[in-house]
Amino acid sequence: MVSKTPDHIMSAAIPEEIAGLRMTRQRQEIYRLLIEQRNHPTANEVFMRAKDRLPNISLATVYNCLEALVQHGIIRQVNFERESSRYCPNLREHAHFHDAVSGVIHDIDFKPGGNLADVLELPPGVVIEDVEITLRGKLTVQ
Amino acid sequence: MVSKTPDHIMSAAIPEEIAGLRMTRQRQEIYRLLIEQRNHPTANEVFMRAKDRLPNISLATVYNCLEALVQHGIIRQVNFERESSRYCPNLREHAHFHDAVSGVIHDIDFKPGGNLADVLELPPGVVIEDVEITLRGKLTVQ
DNA sequence: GTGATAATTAGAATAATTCTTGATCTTGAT
DNA sequence: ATCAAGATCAAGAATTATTCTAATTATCAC
Repeated sequence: MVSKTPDHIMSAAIPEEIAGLRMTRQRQEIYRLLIEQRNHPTANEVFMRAKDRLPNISLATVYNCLEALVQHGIIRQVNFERESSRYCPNLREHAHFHDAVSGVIHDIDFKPGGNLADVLELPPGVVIEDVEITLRGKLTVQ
Repeated sequence: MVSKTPDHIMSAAIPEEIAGLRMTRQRQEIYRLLIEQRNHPTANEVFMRAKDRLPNISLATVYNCLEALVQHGIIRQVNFERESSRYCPNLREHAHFHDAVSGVIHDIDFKPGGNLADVLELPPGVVIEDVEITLRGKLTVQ
């Protein structure tokens, strides 16, 4: 199997460009890290993990990279209350369930055919560009 | 009509205690101000308005009062992205629509009988304690 | 009124994020 | 390969919303 990935990068193949964004080493590592551990880390958590592979990376660069990835629609920025922003590579439209006990954040998909307009009294003329749904509660069973 | 409201307070009658919270002068003014102008102000906007009637009030007090009102379920704290928190006295369960053009935030009621579980793929065992829905978009007509 | 408790105030402290500036890396033309 | 232009990165300063601290003031129960 022939690959264009340079020898010194043995990670999962991340293309050199995504959605028009040049995937530099730093952006690649951050993106891969988000894909591998999908637990909605904060910028600082990303920073700490990224240092394993990029010891010289700075927090500013992590913020820069995350913002570039968000701006190009490659990952999503997720905010709960006024806590630190978290980042997630799940691009499907989805909600978030925040388990108050464990602190874990779960992605919740929409039901096929599910439509918010069935649930909300939307005034006429609104064109919705973005939806953000956050549920907070407990996971009783399991 | 007999009222227990002291003479020096000619504002709309706000009781001296709500939900177990002693309604001090500052808390009263802040609560009344939120009810009168329901445009989801930030703490700083509340601060500026409050100074009309309470020239010596401090921003710290505004934060203290808002938190006390929120803690006692008298008002709600609303967060959009990582912007400053906003405050709203609407206690009905509702969503928010943020008009990207005007910047105005509209309250959106749930349809009677509307249930989020009809729209979301909720895993079994989740007990939802709080829901936060934010829509962003444009108001075309009207 | 007196003492205990709670609320208010002003300013300092905190924390997440953004900004600034200079260094470094890429890319494309030569 | 070399150079210039532009993009990206890094380090630390700056910003901003919010919280904390300590001192003062108001309120409540007696």
